[in-house]
Order: sequence, then C-alpha cells, then structure tokens
Amino acid sequence: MPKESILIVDDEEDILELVRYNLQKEGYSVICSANGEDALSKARNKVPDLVVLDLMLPGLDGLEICKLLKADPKTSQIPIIMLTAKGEEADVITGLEVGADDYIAKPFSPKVLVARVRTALRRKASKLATEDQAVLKLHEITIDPGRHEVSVKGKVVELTFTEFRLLQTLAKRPGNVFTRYQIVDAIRGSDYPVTDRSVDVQVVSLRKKLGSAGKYIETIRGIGYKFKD
Amino acid sequence: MPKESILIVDDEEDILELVRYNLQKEGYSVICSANGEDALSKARNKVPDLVVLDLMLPGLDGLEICKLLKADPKTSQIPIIMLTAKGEEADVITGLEVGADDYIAKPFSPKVLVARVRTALRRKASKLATEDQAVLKLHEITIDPGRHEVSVKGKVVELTFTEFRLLQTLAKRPGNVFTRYQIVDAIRGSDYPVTDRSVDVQVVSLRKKLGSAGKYIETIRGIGYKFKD
DNA sequence: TAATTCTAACGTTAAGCTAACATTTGCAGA
DNA sequence: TCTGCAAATGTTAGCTTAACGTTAGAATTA
Repeated sequence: MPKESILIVDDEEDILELVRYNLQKEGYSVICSANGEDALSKARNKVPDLVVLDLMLPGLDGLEICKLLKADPKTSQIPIIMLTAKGEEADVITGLEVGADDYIAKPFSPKVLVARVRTALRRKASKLATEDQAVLKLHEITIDPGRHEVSVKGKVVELTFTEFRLLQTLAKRPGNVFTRYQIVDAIRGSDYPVTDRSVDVQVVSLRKKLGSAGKYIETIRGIGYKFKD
Repeated sequence: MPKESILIVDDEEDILELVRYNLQKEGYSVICSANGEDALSKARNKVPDLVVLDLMLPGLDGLEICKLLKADPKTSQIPIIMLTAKGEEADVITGLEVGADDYIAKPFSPKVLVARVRTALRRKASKLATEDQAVLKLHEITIDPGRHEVSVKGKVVELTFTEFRLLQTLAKRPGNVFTRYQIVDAIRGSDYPVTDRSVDVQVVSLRKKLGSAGKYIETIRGIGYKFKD
C-alpha cells in the first residue's frame, strides 16, 4: 500500500526539491506545486493527507491558501505545516489562527521536517480514530466502537465488521443521506471495487439483525440511505 | 441513458482491448486510440468525459499528451488516469505534476480500474455540484440537499427524486424562467429522451405536495416555469 | 474450513412517462 | 366589450421502467 500523500507548495526551487527528496525517501507519495492557484486545484482534485506550505508565495500567499483549505469541508481536515522565513513570527501567529497545524522556521533540518510531518499525520489519524471511538446512542440503539458492540434496547446484537461500520457511518450523521458509493468509501476506503448493489445486501442483513430498530435505516429512493433522526 | 464517454489510449492491443471491454461492460461509451497524435485529435474533436492514458507510447508519449490536454482550456477539465508499467515510479510523480489525476500500475485488476474511473468521474461531477449542496430558504420553503429533505413552514414534505431536483433547479435562481427542456437537462442531463409535457406532470404533483406554497411555482405561458421571488 | 462478503438473478414496488381529455388563456374579429 | 377559437397548460389514469428487496450460491478471507 502506498503511504500517505503530501502536497508541497513552495516557489523556491531548492526548497521544493529538498522537501520533496526527504519526504519521498521516507516513502510518502509527494505532489509538488510552485504557486497558490495550482496548489489549490491540486488539493481539491486529489485530496492529500497533509500539506507543507510556504508562507511567502507570489500571487495567492500561504495564509490565503490555508484559509481557503480550512474553509472547504472537503479539505478542512488536512493538517497544514507552514514554512516560514526568519523574522516572520508575526505571520506565524496569524498562520496558527487561520488554522495551520504547525510551522517550521527556515532554515530547517530535514530530520526536523520529517519528524514534524510524522507527528502531524499521527495526530490526524488518532483524531479520526477517536471520532470513531465515541459511543453513539440514538433512539433505542447504542453503538460502542470500543467494544465493537451494538445493543438494541439494552440487548446486545451480533454484527459483522461491515454491518457495524455501515451502521456507524450512517448513525454518525443522522438525517444525512449517503449514496451507496459514499458508504463503500467510508467502510472500505475509496476505490474499493464493488458493485453498489452489495450495499443493499448489507442493509438487508443489518436491518434484519436490528429487528424492530431496523426501521431507522431509511431508503431514499434514487439516492441512497440515511439514519432516521 | 447513455453514460459518460471515455477515451482510451494505449499502443498495446491487449491492454486496449481489456480496458475497453471492462469499461463498456459498465455502460460507458468508449473510444480507442493507439497513438498520441490520433488521441489528441480525437479528444479535441469529441471531448470525452475521462481519458485513460498509457505512459509509454511511440511518438508523442503519455506525459506530453497529458501536458497538452491540460494546457488547452477546452480539455483541461477532463480527468486523466495514467497507466504505468512497473519501475516507472519517477514518471508517475512527473505525471501527477503534469496534471494527471490518478495512476494505475500495470498489471492491474479490471475491478480496480473500474473503481478508479468511477471515483474520478464522481470527483469531477461533485466539483461542479458543490453549489447544489447549499441549503436554500425561500419564503416558507426550506430545501436541504444534504438531507434530501424539503420543509414548508417547518413541516417536512416527502418529495420524490425528480420533484426534489425540479424544485431545487427553479429555486436556485428565483425569478429566472426555465424552459421545459432546460429543466429536463438540469435534472436528467442533456439529451434525456422525454416529452416536454412530462415536466408539466411533475410540476402538478410538486405543487400539490407543497400545498399552499405551491403558488411559488409560476407558469410563464409560452415559455416555461419559474420560482416566484 | 467456516464465516463473511460479494455477485447475480429474480420478484416487487414505486416513480416517471405518455397520452387522452379537461381547462384556461390570449387574441381576433364581430 | 363580447364571443369563439386555437394553443397552451392542467389533470388524470394506465403502462413502462428503473430502483430496491431478497435470496442463493460463488468467491474471498482469516
């Protein structure tokens, strides 16, 4: 499996190359960009796992990009590490306010860079993981990810891995409609090669196992499924 | 309904055939090309919705084609998936820089190919459709695309897929008159084979379901319909 | 091997289309 | 201003089709 993808944005050729070299050596899949507009379109096109962003850029500058990425729900969860030249401390503060997750002052050692990238990614991973750790209680259904257990009216129901994740995905945002492929993405990761009808089959067996509480899994004809709220 | 069109470019007969077969099976309309010059002219002649492009080609190679397609505003929005042989990782990176949207390493499974194509097309579609995600509030009507739900004076109204899209289309630009065929295009995509009178029928049932708020769907005699502003 | 998950086929249901008929509107001509 | 007509829209019912439900068996995974 390829490791995480990282987008690097810097107008200075040398720095771009330095960062690229060191991160690639660590096994990350790297995408480079030399200006703001290009970086934004690349980030939106194929959402990276992390962005290394120079503060000073011609045209659209680092702060602006950061603000825009954090404003878009699609990209707002991406950790951003800012590269700042000496004497830009004031901007650093603004940067953190705008939502950057970390910053590195130039000149920096490659080791520090790699270490910071690693922690940022780990932080993101654990944040996503804890989100999924929360116990959800809706109607008479309780979902306990820590125990990987679901109960209906206090009675434990045995679910398979996929059924569990399916229920969790829908229940995490009650009322929100998910397409079949959004559900597959959430459970198996994007590009998982299945027919959309396989989701239907999972829904059937989930509903059956939930018994009377199965009615909370609603079909939205022509779109997908949602959890009733 | 005709699905999206895909242009495949590969000089190896077998691979071309493999890709063509699998994408056609999924219902895509496929165009093939065995060399760069031909591919370029075909892409410009009838702009495809997606391009599957081999990296290694005699004459004009994959990277060049990719660069040229991305440079032309007419074709720059087309997602490009690169096929790469083993040991071409360095090129992959260049490929992504040049603007390719994704790459698949040979040998690849047909299922993965289909899945990648699907996500690439979906990504493109959702890029265009972000504005359709916004919650609209007009008079006493609220349209929530995320929940696929419409309420009138706070009370939820059950709409079918088509009724929902119809309302959304009109409400997105209040006061603007749409012809029947513009409405069909917005809901079903262009060239959807229906009589224009079917729009009338949908309008009737939409008005009925909206109850008193049905009056906001206005008929413009001789032209079409609009949402009252 | 057993459990899980996917695919494929078929049954079932609801949505959407067409077509027929009813109604309304705008306009020409008295 | 009124009347009659034609064209456009409103309304309804029946049919077709596409989407979903369901099941069994194949494929996959552990």
